[in-house]
Formats: sequence, C-alpha cells, structure tokens
Amino acid sequence: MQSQELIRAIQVAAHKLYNAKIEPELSRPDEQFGDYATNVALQLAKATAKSPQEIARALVNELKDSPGIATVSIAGPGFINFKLTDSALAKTALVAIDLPKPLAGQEILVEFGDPNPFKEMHIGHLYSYIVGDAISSLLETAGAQVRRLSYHGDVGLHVAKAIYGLQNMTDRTDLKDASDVSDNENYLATAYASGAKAYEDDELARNEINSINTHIYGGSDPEINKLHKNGSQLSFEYFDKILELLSISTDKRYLESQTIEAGKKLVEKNVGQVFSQSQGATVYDGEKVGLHTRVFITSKNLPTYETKDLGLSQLKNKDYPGATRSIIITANEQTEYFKVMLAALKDIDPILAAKTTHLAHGFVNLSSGKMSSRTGNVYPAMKLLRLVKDAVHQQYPESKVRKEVTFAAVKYAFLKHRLGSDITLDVEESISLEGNSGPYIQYSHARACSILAKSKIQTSNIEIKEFDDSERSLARKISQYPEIVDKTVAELMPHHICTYLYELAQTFNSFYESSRIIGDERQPIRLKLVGAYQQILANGLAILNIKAPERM
RNA sequence: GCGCGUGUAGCUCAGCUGGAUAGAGCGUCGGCUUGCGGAGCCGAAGGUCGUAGGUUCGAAUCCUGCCACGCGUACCA
Repeated sequence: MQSQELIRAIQVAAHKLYNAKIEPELSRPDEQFGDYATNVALQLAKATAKSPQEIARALVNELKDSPGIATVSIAGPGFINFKLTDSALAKTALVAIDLPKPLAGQEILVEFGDPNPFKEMHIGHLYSYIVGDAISSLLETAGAQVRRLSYHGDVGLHVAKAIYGLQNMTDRTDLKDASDVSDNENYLATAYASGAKAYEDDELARNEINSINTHIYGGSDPEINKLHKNGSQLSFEYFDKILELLSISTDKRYLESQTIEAGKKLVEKNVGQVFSQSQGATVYDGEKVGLHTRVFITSKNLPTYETKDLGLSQLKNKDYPGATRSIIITANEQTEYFKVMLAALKDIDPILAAKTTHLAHGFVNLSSGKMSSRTGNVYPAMKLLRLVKDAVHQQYPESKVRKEVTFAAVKYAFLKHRLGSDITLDVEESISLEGNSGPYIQYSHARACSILAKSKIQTSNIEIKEFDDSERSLARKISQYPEIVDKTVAELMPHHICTYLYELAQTFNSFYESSRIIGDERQPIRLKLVGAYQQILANGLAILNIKAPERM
C-alpha cells in the first residue's frame, strides 16, 4: 500500500538526517494540499532544536524522489504534503476494494437487540438491533466468524402484568391462532399496559399479579402456562416480523429463565471470595473498585439481573468455547451496571471477563410529534417502520425496491450517528430520501450501475496514466476506503462508514455532473473509475447490511 | 451528594489519539431544461465550538473550576 511505503520512507529519512526514531503519522489533508500529509517536522522541531521549516526542507529533499510521488511541498507552519502521481493514485484506488482480514480465524459473539416478550419493541431496541447487526457485519468483513445473539426477559413481573391483562381482556381468541402477526402487535402491548396500570392503581390486582408471577416460575397453573407460552410465541413472531423487514437475523436466542440456575450456582460458589452478605442479600462490593455495590441475590433468595447475566456468560461460554471476544450492546443507561457485573466476573473468571466488553449506544429521542403513549415514553419500532414505508410507497409507487429503500432509510438514520451519546431522531428527516440518507447513497449506486450496464467497452486492460481534476477527486476518495474500514473496525464505530460513503457518493455525483462518460474520449478511464466506485459503494453498504439495488 | 456521559450554524449531526480558512444535511435565498437516472448538481447567507482559566509554537480536540442537560447511584431489567 502506498501509505505504508511513504511512512517507511519518512522514517528512514528522519533517522538518516537527525538520528531520530519516530513513528510518522500520515493524515489525509484537504485536497488542495495533496493526498497525504505529515506533521513530523513540527514534532521533530523540539527534539532537534531546529525550526520546523528547516527540518521540513531537509526532509522534502530526501523524499522528493520517492516512487509514486509527484510533488512534495511544505505548507503552513511546517506540514509536508505529498501528492501522488496519477498512475500511483489510480493503482491505489483500483485495489481499494481488496481489504485485509485482520480478524480471520477469530470467533466473536455479539449480543444485541434484547427486547422482552410481552412488551412493545420500541425504537431503542430497533437502534440496538441495527447497531449490533452492523457491528457484526463489520467484524465479518474483517474476517471474523460472528455469532449474533440476543437475550430476552421471559420471566418476571412484566410478564405477570401482561398475563393479568390478558386474563382480563374480553376477547383474546386471536391469541391462539394469529394468522397475521401485525394484527396482534397492539394486543399484547395493550394487555401489558392494562396490567401495569392495574398493578399501580389496584391493590387486589397487585396481589393477583404477584401470585401470577410465582406461578410463572413454578409452572403449576395450566392456564397461566398456556398464556405464557402462547404470548411468548406471539411476541417472538412479532419481533421476527420486524427483523425480517430490516433483513436482520440472529443465530441464537437466550431466555432469562435459562440463565437462572447457572447464575445462582456461580454466585453461591463464590460467596466469601467475590460476594458478601449484607442486610440479608448477597452483594458484590463494587466500592472496593470505585463502583457501586449491587445486589446479586435478594434477601428473598431471588436472583437479580446481575446473577442472570453471570449465568448468561456461562451459557455463552459453554455454547461457544472457542470465542475470542464477546461484545454486549445495550443502551447507555446500563453502562454503570455492566461495569459492576464485569468486575464481579473478573473476580470469578478473569479470562472470560477479559474477553467480554460492553458497548453502549445512546437513548433515542424523537424531535417531532408526540411520542409518548399512555404507557410512557415508548415509541414502537413498528410505528416508525410503517411511517417510513408509507413515505417511500407514496413517493415512489412504481419502485420495485421499496422495501430495500425503506430499511436503508431507517438503518442509515440510526447508523450515521456516532455511537455512545443520545440521539434525537427527526422523524421527518428519517423519512426524507434526500441529503445525507441511505436512499441517497443507494440512488448514487444505482446511477453508477446504470452507466456500467449501458457500456459495452472492456476496461480490464486499461492503464491509467493521468487524470483530469474531477476524475482525480473521485480516485482519491475511493483510495481512502481501506483506511476508513480499518478505523471503523478498530473503534467499532459504524458511523465512520456512513460519513465516508456519503462523501464518496457526493464526490461521484459531482463527477457525474461534470464529466460525460459514455461517448466521451476518456470513456475507458472513466468507466474503470465508475466500476471501482460502484464496488466500493456496494461493499460499504454491505457492511452496514444495507442493500445496494442496481435499479430503483 | 457522588459516579459516568453530553453541550459545535435556526434544527439534526460530523470533526475530539492537538495542527492549515471549524464541515455536512435539513431549512432559507439564488442558479442548472438540448448530454449516461433531477432521489441529482452549483452557489449564498448563517458559528465568541456552553462558560472562565490553564498547558502548548499551535486547543472544538488535552487539564481544572463553573453552568446546563441526560443516565446511574443495593434487593427492577
């Protein structure tokens, strides 16, 4: 790769001139300055007690004849800018599609999504699914074998509330044999909402719900068992329907009820060493490592979420013993919680804990419209999907790829934000198909495909010796692809891909406006660039698990 | 109170392992019809980067105080 050779050359020159051992960094400057830039002269200034300008001049003298370099110049306070020859740039651009596989041979577990049956799947879950899926896909691009996992609270008070609600609804015939899942989506949510409300307002109901809760654990009441079973199934069918709309799948679902035994066993085994007794409960003293103290087993001898999560870590470890990494993706409200849970795991099983990381995404807010329902601040995932779907259908009734456009719009609206902080989703904006959006990138891709389909010229033997300005800009942008993917993998920040693809598409569209391709005398060169561009765009979208249709 | 996080254009956000005139979309205003898909392109207006200090040749970026907001803070998940 061109940049590696340059870095080495700079290193050698710095050593030769100043006997300095440095790790030069190349950055991508503004296009007006060149293709690569380095600030080593500024860094060396202090150590050598010479002026940055002087050092830069000396370095330029050493480097100006490097292969593939057209010009080396000094600018500003002492930056050294490198401009590649057009043929070197072309070569770099045309191999940009071939990415290294730094994670080859690794098995990585990624847990995300995690909506609870009997409750509405809201836009926060949607965010988690989209992010988790994109990160999984990103790791696969880097060569890893990824297992997409999810974890669901199938027991507990929320289930009891929903079952109470179901029992008290007059008509629940469709629960048994629902032919259209979407018809039932509000059904369970309504049952949960009424149960939750009754739990708050009505003491009799509260007792009844608590009783249901123990029956759920005990499994002794046939009617409750049946409602529990059918309701869970209905919930998961509903989740699947949403995921199908987004073209997201998971490899394995873990249920909270499955984790209890393993978790409890693990905690009990480590009482005294890792856990201690306090006020009748079994706790982990997080304060000794600067965290909160949290309860793992309650004074009523019930396992908390913490214990179940420890149990889950054991189940995963048993199912995938070869995994080298385990990533758990949740909303950032759980960040502190995971620190404590992982600290406890570290005391129990340091090797497993070292492999496990928690990755947080922000809370999803909505900027326009009333988002709160009667049950609180939950905005159903399905509602957002429908809104976007309707907008796409209305605007492009003839299109054959409306489904792909719809989920591109939704996914991109989430993924373009940097992971970690809260986001405010503008529903209008996520519906919009213009500007910095998934559909814009898809459209730009379809344009390129259309050109390629029309041309009959064979470009495999074309050698590019020189570019015009517009071609050069496009080639330059294409050549950055491997660096962007590399950074995205290292940071696990998918938004870098979005930003890059958007800029790339903009560069292409600008090129497209100024440069005729078919019929022009430069057709072979331009066609070759369009081909490279189209592949990068398709591959980049694939990393985000967004389809790149050839026609729209 | 303590802990974690956030504060960049009217709105939504990039930029944050310090570097060159702080970028983009939306919105506003003004252009592009004979040429490969106008879901596009070109341009204009719009910023004391929350605030006050500090470190540095150089700070949106690092450090400290303050202000505002969000989340967490023992038997929920």
